[in-house]
Amino acid sequence: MLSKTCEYAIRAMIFIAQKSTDGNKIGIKEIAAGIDSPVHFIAKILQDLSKRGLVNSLKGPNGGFYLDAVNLKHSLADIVKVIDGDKIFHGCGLGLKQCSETHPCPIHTEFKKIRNEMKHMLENAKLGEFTTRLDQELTFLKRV
Amino acid sequence: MLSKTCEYAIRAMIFIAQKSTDGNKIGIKEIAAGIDSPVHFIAKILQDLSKRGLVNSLKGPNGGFYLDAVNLKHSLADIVKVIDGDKIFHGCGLGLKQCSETHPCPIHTEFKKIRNEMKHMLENAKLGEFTTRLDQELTFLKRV
DNA sequence: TAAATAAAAGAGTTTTTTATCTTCTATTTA
DNA sequence: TAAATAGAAGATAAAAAACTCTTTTATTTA
Repeated sequence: MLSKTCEYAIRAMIFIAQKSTDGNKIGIKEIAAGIDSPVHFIAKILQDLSKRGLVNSLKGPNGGFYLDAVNLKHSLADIVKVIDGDKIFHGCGLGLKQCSETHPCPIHTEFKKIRNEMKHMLENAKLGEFTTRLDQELTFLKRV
Repeated sequence: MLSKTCEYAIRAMIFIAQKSTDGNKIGIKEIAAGIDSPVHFIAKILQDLSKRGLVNSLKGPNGGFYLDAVNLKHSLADIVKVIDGDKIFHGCGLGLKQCSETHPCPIHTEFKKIRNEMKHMLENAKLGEFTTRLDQELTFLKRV
């Protein structure tokens, strides 16, 4: 569905959203521990997201990653687009390069419906929205 | 979403369903050409499906692959399960190994809904159903 | 301003997926 | 029954994805 890279990315971003309230920054090691991911790998991923401006960071002592007001409003779809591209939103369910209303694969219509629901779900899920339920431990970003 | 292997598998099986009417068998080369896939790769895939009994085959001159009445009633979900396993039907959207009602990831409920629709869609799509529309060239299994 | 801290960058490795090639075995039909 | 046909099997290779390691650069604070 989503690549593993993208799963890590979303979990990391939600984690940063949760932990970087009121000016706090969060280090890469804490992020890796908090979402159960390889340190160096999630570092790479956040570098990409940082280059694209989706996450803020500051070097030096007490530095780390955080999300400003603008970035807190970004959706999960924004992250998916940066990491996995938009194949999941527009690609054919049977992998045809050419698949459209006028040249549809056998499951075009049914698949499109599901793809669109996925799209809307991810577009409506904003990073800032998950914090409360995580704090209450009603939802989780890793095993234990 | 689905692996490339699985996309090829589904396209091949629908193609075989279409071409193997009234006792006809269809050779591996024709299948590869008909769905635009690497010959040796689709051969491998069909061998797997054949071992699992999802597709019938006959060696020798005029041999090839075909689907008997039972196999024509199989769903796309049956193929997906054999090739990709059931991760797409039950896996967590954010890749958590442990994700359930009692220990949900932040998008558990929303994702589950979409996953289930996908499941039902694939379960309800039977191989025998696609033939007519393909014959009429209302749907396609490859580019041109 | 030097030392410490933390991210950025880039090269390299491993694993998985996708694809290819060659040989073998079964079946049919002339 | 020999030749032709066609799938089965297994080894190999290429490409992509996932993951690791090392060095560099920026920033802070004591």
